[in-house]
Amino acid sequence: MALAPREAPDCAPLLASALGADEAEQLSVALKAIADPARLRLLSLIRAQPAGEACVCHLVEPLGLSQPTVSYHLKVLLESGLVSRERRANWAYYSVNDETLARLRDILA
Amino acid sequence: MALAPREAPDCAPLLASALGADEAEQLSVALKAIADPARLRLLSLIRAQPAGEACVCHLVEPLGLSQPTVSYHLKVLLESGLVSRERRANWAYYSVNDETLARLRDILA
DNA sequence: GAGCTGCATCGATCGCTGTCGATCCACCGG
DNA sequence: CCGGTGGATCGACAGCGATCGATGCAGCTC
Repeated sequence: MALAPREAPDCAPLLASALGADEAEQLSVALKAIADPARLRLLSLIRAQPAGEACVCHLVEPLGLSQPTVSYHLKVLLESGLVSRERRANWAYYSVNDETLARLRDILA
Repeated sequence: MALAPREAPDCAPLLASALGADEAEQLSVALKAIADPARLRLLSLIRAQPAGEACVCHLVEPLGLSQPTVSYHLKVLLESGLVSRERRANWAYYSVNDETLARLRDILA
């Protein structure tokens, strides 16, 4: 679901060699996760918080989307490893996973 | 389209540096162009050619898709600036635009 | 010109995705 | 317990996007 756990990971860019159908499929899953305006704004909003984290109630209004829709997008980001969730009391705090974001960026090199 | 001077929301002044809606929209358009397995493989195939370019007839069979579908994906890549097209005789030669790819990568930083 | 070839476009279909209201669940404070 | 709140899930719906066969179109070859 997340990025391909390729063993023997070389620093050579993937696009330099011929891409297999299954590899391209996995790559596209990760890229589709951020290729959405709502999710891009979510990542930006969460990272703009002073503590680097935000609960859903802080994200609904700035995005201008309903709470179920925001939860849906956060679920997509969570399953692709782009954010992490930590439950505290009644709230769910989301934070950006910079490591996954960096891996996505390196793939395009 | 680099930094958006977004007016501060009334509810949460902490999100002043967040991504604007229109800005996120433009970003997602570029990202959606590569967030597709067929187009990722197209970029990989074209760049794997010794001359760095390929005509459509060389791409249809390796991709396993119909010729109209390949033309459709090439059009998407062309309109997003990821590839360039050069017509020679009966053929259309496509080459990868590395500049655009690098810009996309930098955006994720 | 006639015919062929490579590529783009058209029209239609079909599955996926984003969105919402309604609902459900977990937890907390009285 | 009991009502309230934050958040996830469900069911439904609209719109888009990928795909194909058929067709159109330009340019080459004879």
